[in-house]
Amino acid sequence: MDQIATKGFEGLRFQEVAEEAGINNATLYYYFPTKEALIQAVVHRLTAELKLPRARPKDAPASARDELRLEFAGVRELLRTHAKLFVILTELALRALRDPAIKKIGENRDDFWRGHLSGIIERGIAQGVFRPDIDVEGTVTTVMVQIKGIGYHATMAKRKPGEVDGAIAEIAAQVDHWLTCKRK
Amino acid sequence: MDQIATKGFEGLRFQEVAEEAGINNATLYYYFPTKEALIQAVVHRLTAELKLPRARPKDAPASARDELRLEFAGVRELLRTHAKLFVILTELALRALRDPAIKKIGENRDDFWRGHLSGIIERGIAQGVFRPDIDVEGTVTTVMVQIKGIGYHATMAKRKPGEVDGAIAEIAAQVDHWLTCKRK
Amino acid sequence: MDQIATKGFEGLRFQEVAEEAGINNATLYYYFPTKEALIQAVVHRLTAELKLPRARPKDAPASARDELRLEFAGVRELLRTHAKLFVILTELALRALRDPAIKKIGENRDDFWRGHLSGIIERGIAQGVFRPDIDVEGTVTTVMVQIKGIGYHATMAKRKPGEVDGAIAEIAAQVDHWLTCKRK
Amino acid sequence: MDQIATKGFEGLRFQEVAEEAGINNATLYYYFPTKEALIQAVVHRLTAELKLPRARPKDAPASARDELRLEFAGVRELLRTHAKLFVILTELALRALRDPAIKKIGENRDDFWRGHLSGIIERGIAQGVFRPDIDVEGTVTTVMVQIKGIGYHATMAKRKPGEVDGAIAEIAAQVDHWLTCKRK
DNA sequence: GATGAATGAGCATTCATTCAT
DNA sequence: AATGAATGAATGCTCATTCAT
Repeated sequence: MDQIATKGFEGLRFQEVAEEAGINNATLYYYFPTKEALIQAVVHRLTAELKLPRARPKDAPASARDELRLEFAGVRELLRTHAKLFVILTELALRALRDPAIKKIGENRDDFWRGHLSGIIERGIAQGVFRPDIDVEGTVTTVMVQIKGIGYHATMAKRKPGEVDGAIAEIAAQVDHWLTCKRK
Repeated sequence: MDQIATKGFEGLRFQEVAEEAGINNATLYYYFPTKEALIQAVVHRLTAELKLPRARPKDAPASARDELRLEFAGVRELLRTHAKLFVILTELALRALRDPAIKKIGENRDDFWRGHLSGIIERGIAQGVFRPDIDVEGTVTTVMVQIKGIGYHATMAKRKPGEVDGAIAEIAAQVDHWLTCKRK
Repeated sequence: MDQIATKGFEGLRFQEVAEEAGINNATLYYYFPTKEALIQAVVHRLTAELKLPRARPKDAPASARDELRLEFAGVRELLRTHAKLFVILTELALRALRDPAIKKIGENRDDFWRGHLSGIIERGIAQGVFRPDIDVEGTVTTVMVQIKGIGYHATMAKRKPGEVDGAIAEIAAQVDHWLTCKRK
Repeated sequence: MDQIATKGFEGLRFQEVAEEAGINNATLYYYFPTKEALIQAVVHRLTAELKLPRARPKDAPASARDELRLEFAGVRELLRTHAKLFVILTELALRALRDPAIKKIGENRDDFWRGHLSGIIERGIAQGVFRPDIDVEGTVTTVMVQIKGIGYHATMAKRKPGEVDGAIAEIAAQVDHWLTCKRK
């Protein structure tokens, strides 16, 4: 993952991975019969890592509103601790365009996330903290799009200090406002 | 640009570009002394293309609110007509992490865009259509993040028909609501 | 060395060296990571070969005069057995003009040789077989120049049979005469 | 000639010659239909230049001894004024090994020179200033070898200031001594 | 399990040379 | 007489992959 984040898939060299692992070229082939297989393994590892419940308070959050806030906070945290993850995710997104296997995995990852967010929104509606007239699926897509935008911008654009945190806060507030605000 | 969008920078072959152009390998070198130079040229072309005023009504939009709406409509249009552009932009974003020249160009592109959006927001405040207490810079960043997210998601994720248009509409509405809604 | 002697540095092809060695192009790269490295290796090998004590009688020669004679005899012998060496040395001399690494090695080779010859001359003076008023350093240079001329001419000019041997004999005699002849 | 002396035949580029001449690639081809033809032209020019009678006193030298001295002085002068010539000559000597056309020209050059030196030696014997028992042809070869050695060493070895002039003087003296000294 | 050595296919780049104008 | 454009044939080098031990 280090190599990919640093040099991209374009720059990933089987040889260098072996060297970094302190083993021989051929030994790495003993475990991963192909460069492709190696990449697949990295992708699975990354997917698993993303599904890990991130730093959650032990007891479930009081409301769906808090849950949603936590979602954004989680991204902020992940950006702070594992910025490279987002780079790799973008590399994967591009690779998925040409590699069906990668595409499949990415879609599964999105589906999983989508389900997770749907749950929150639905719970919010049930709890009465979110407007009842919300289009759940559309809202989930919107949130995903926004969070993807955050990760994309945060890892790959010139930024002033605090800019990203500001944007996260503003988007979170916007979404919160949008979902809770009474509309005419 | 076709080659890059189809195969990525990773898969860009000088030879193939020449073939696609119907000229000899060496002839392409006559015009671009280096693969790098070829890429640079593509990047400049793309940047120029992005700065083109996109399908604007002849007379300036009535209000900044409309201008902002047009901004989102522009993205929707661009996604429809030049989806590949977004793929290349993402390729470039990654490449910028390792290539300072590409980075510089990307930053200039962002600065240009930022200025454009700032103008809209400021005009809106002056016109009284947007809340006066808006943090212009922060809002601009937010909009950029959101639009980046739209492009990223739209070109590189599994989508149901209409999903992207829906998300664009919802985000546009959210932002509009956020900027115009009286807050307590 | 064969390839260099036959086709010169100009005509040295990594590929052909591999073929001549009966191995694959890439295999040769496994051992010499660069064409340059290959050349360096040849140069070191050649330098080592030149430093080998050439066909010496087991017991040290009776006098410095004999040693000096042996020096010329050695060149004659080397010309007979390893004529290619002189071609390569000339190639190297030219290359040294543009390649500092080669230059350095050549200078070391000359320094080593110079020391060797100095020893002979000084011993001759001490033994009383050479004139005591000899400028050692100057004489050494002269001998080197002459031997270089022999190698240069012998390998790269039209010659009649025996011409080179004749010239070697005459120069050896000249030098001997010069160093031993009482002068007014 | 500049290009050859600077970068060698190995580094001679048709293109660069054209650029240095301030004309177009194709224009140079208009005059020299081939790189080979260009080189041939250089060689002829150089040969002509070498045959030019070098700075001679208007009246013929008093004796063959002086003539021979002048021969060495001429080399010293040429080294001072046209050192590059010797580099090119060495390049040519190597190229002659593979290129019969170059070889032929080189041999003609040597024959011309040989005739010139023979004349001097024979005149010296006739004048009674040189020993009558000299082997003319052998002596000429010896002198040529020595002068070639001087040029070779002077242009392509590390040298202390004055070293070359010293060696020229010593060799000239040696030869003079050898040709004039009464022998037992 | 592990490794040094080997290899084929490919790729960016160079350069002498030619062509059309 | 001159030139911009075009081209084929290398050439050094890389890299995923395989093989023998």
